[in-house]
Amino acid sequence: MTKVNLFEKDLQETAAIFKALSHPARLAILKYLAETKVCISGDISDELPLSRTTVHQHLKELKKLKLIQGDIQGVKTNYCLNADTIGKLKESLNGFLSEIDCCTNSKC
Amino acid sequence: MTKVNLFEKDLQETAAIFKALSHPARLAILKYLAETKVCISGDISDELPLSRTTVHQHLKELKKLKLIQGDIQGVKTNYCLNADTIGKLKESLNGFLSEIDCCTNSKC
DNA sequence: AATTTGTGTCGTATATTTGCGACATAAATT
DNA sequence: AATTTATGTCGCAAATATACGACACAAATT
Repeated sequence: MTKVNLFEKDLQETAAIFKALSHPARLAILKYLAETKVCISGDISDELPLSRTTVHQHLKELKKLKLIQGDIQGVKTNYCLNADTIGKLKESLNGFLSEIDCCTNSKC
Repeated sequence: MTKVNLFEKDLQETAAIFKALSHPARLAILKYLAETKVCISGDISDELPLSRTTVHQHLKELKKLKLIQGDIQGVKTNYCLNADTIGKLKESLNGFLSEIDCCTNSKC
């Protein structure tokens, strides 16, 4: 049913990045990880007003896009940002944003 | 059911912007409008692999966030980017992106 | 060896998004 | 005046996203 795949690959990828960032919980996770550098899964769900299960789901989505990565250490799992992907993300977004640079004012 | 409102206003707003940009159709619309400066509604749906109704819905969503604006001209409606809002959007996004600037490499 | 701790997985409920056809309507054209 | 054009609105179906409790399980602790 979804017709997302009928659009240019370029746009699909950019949209997918935007989508990953379209929920405040996921933004909060990224921000928190940027601060703490590394932390275990439980610390994140303590930080957010959501159940552990829901936070886990959001983590999974961020991991799917490789924006973060998890390192299983015994019973705990350390999460951290993936600097590489975050870098690429910024490039993509800046690329798109410059494409819609409406240098002039509104025309209608 | 949604718990979006339990997060900082700041994050909510940024997430809302990302959400508006999370579908390739909406990105395509913005890109197209950036090129043509102004065009009528029908031109946009001709351009996209979606029905007129669906395109109209996406236009409505972009209009809700004031990223675009429509000017009814008789039987036609001219759409164009809202330079003001697009400018603010870039500020917000760059603001957030700088917050997750992981200067160093992955830590786990 | 039994219990606790920290995560992960599954199933489920509800809400939202995506997509469309059918209909409505007002302006332009014939 | 009748028809065509361009857009908007409504209601519906299917897919996805959001949120959680219950359960599973391995490692650490007691």
